[in-house]
Amino acid sequence: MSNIKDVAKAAGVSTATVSRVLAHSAIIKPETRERVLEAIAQLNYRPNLIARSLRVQKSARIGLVVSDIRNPFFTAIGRAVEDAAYEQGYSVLMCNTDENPEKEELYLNLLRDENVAGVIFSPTQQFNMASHTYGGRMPFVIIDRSVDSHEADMVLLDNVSAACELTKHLIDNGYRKLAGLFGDASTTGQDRHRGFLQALQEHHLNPVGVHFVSPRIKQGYDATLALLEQADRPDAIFTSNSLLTAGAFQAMRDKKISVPNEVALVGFDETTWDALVDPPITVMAQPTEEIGRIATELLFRRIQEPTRSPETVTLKGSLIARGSSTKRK
Amino acid sequence: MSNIKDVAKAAGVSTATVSRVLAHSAIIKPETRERVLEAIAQLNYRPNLIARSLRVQKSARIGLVVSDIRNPFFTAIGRAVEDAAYEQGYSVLMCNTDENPEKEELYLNLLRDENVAGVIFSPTQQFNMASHTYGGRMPFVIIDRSVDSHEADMVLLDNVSAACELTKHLIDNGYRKLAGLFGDASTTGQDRHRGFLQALQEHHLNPVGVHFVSPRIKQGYDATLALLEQADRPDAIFTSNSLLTAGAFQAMRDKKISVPNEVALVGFDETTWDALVDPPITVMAQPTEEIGRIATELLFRRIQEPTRSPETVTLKGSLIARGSSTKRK
DNA sequence: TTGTAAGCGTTATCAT
DNA sequence: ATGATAACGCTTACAA
Repeated sequence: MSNIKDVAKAAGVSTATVSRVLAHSAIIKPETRERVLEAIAQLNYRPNLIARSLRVQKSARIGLVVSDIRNPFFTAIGRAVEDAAYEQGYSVLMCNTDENPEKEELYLNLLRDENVAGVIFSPTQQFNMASHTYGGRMPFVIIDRSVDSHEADMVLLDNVSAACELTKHLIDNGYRKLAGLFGDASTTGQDRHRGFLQALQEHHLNPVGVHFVSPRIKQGYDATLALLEQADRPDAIFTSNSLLTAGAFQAMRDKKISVPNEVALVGFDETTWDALVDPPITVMAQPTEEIGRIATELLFRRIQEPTRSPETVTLKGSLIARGSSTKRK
Repeated sequence: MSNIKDVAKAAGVSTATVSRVLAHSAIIKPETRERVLEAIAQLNYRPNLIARSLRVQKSARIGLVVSDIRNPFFTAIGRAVEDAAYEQGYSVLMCNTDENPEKEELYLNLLRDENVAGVIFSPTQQFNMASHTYGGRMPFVIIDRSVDSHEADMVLLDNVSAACELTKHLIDNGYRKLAGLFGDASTTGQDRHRGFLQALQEHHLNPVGVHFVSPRIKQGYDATLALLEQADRPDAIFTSNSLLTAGAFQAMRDKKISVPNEVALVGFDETTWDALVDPPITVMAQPTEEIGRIATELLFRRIQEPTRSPETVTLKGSLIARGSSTKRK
């Protein structure tokens, strides 16, 4: 690989001039520029981004830190982030924390050490913004889960309202004995739990079962089995993310529970499968593309203007009512 | 942020000594090491990886280049790659090409400019290894799609056999009028088409319909609609990836076709939804975790030993027979 | 308009 | 066992 010196030599100019041609940073005599461009083409020269990063003390990389990219919600966001980053010439480092604070810490450190320009970050529950030094060094945009700090931009769903609306949808459809499955790994599960309770209270109802579990299919399955076997069996199950929904659906199918006649089911996040199963599942869809895009834009804005006061964008979910929550006549 | 000079000063040693302590590269007097370690802790020093990269001319980053991380197959592989990379202290740059050769080229260039240690890569059909200069500069491991070159390690599925086996499964279950939907964006679709035809030939059958389409749900849906409307309607549909399967399934449901009694359906790749729908879908599962892990290991091996002769690992799929391909009595 | 040279934060060579 | 220093490839004052 040729470097800037080779180009300079070939074009009979200094490296500074080559750099200027590349950066369009100064006025260059057209014929000089021509010679440089030729040399670049000749040598198939490409600037070394690492060297540039070191020199200018910043990079065109951002980090994406989520619990697990396999969660369809994060998959969609990841893709949206990558698209938005690509448009600005940035690349994306993918980091999965598995809700493990140590892994999270390790990655955050790594990203800092890699001099990333910023991070889009869905923190574990244990994460405490204040106790970390990253803030000063790396711009952050928090997604999906709120943190108590006002030091970072955030892009969130209005989880309480969304859960409340989804719960009311069940109540409006005649269900009264509601149970809920919530992820125990994030503030999101808690917020949705709050919305769930709020809707019940407004109708003077009590939940017949609430489980906080690890947000995985297996746990959704097991918790649902437990709900189905309890004395006061629910007539509707609320799940706070798509993995729990899948587990719950599977459990009902295995137990030959008729959905929605015996037990209704609703969940969060749109996925490939929720409209394909029978009955199709009622979900509170999150605008994942928008979340990813806005988060990335916010990050770029902060990178350019590090001192602007942090902003929280709260988005609304949209209820997609389908067969799993409407009693068949 | 403090740098190595600060540490050196604080510990009363030279930067060289600090570097040595960090690298365990030489014997250091225990008390000196102690002082250095203390200074490091005191100043919360972390080595700048960009500077290190520049100096040693390599990095602990690898690129992952796929068409779309939202394809569950690539999602799973991405996660496996990230895990394997993490274990070795490497980070992963995620790149989506959308089957677009220009985007692919741009990313490959970017990765090279970023001095990545290597790339795990699912190439577009247009990609030509020979015409690229990356080979010399960046170790490659090709996944999912074969290229004609013997210059790179590859991790592939035995697509022809897998497709053949899946097709035979249909034939064994009494289906005779088979149609196939294949992705037009990769060699994989072609290979699976070959396997499909091979199985048919062995039973002296002809396909009643073959479509090469863009590997997306919508295209699977539309192509299936076309198949269902044609004069000689198939009694079984073979799909070459999970997005096409989803589209086909949806089309049959919308057209109220009874699966598998009227038309059977089989596909590739395990997903969350294929076992949840009714009937559950028979699929040829790919060992995605293994593919990702092996690809990453192969890449590390090549990074360490760039001259070893390239290796192709061919894995077998596993047939998961379910209701969508077994006529109900 | 262009060149010279310092410096980004490391590591590695060569001394001592 | 440790220190001085050049070098990695680039950008950017400052000079010319």
